[in-house]
Amino acid sequence: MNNVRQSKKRDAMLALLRQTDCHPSADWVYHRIRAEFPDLSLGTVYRNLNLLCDRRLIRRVGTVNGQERYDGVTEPHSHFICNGCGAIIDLPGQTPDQDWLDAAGVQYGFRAEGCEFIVRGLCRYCLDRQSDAQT
Amino acid sequence: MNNVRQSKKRDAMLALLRQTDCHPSADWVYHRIRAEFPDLSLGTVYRNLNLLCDRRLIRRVGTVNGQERYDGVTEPHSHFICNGCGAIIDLPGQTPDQDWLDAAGVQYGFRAEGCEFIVRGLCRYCLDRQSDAQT
DNA sequence: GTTGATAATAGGAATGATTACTGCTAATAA
DNA sequence: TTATTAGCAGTAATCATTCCTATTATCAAC
Repeated sequence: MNNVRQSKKRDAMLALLRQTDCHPSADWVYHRIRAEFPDLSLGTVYRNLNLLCDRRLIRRVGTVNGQERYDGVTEPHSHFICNGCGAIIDLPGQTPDQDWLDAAGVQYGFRAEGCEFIVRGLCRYCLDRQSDAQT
Repeated sequence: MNNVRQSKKRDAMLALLRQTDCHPSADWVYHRIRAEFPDLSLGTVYRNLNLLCDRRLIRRVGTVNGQERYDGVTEPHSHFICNGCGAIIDLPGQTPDQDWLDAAGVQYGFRAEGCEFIVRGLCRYCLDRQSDAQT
């Protein structure tokens, strides 16, 4: 017996998050999945996003303009977040391994469960738009 | 002429953020400053926190339980965030320098304005509380 | 010191993302 | 098949944050 049942909507959400590389918000997922399941409820999206996070099948990336963003790629990597348009871009590697986390935990008295490295700035699109506006 | 005038409440907010090491939320700042200025408005706290962030006198640390947290220490350092109680602890060093950010920006087509490294897990207090509950 | 321009503010309304609740439906074990 | 209960839609509630307006405080110029 497993206390989580199969759910077509949840499966579709996980598949969507694994396909895309745009690190969506709950609302983005809601509109996309609703194209396939017109009776989808926003509450279902939030509940399943939280459930998938609990089961480590997706990750929270951080809040951008007040909205949490999610990532279907669970392999360790970092992110760039654009302060202009909110776009999130994957950056490979660069996160410390568990040994480093364990050592830091011993030193400072905590148990690390994970870490994230985030660069912020302006993406190429927003840089172009900025220089256009100045002319 | 400067388009920012002196404000006793804003000065008190900045002094408070520089004194404390607890990385407060807007609400925490509101209650603390209101002890000194009983007519303080929560909107004023939010406006001044945003203004101080714009002027790089304080930093946003990230959202914990839906609340943004702020840091009056602007020297580069990292943070540990407790998933149990929301406590934030400073970790020295460990952020890449501007050269690294510039190189990554050239490679991926963005202009980096800053970066942050965040470790998440359980702090010593929450670890103790957890083991107490199991006995 | 007075005055004029305008930044700063209080107080409260509005916004918007997220969560909680309720009755119903459907997946699954027995 | 049938009982159990996870999953769900729809909606109300929550709550951090922002917006709005009339008023007050700051400060440069006189």
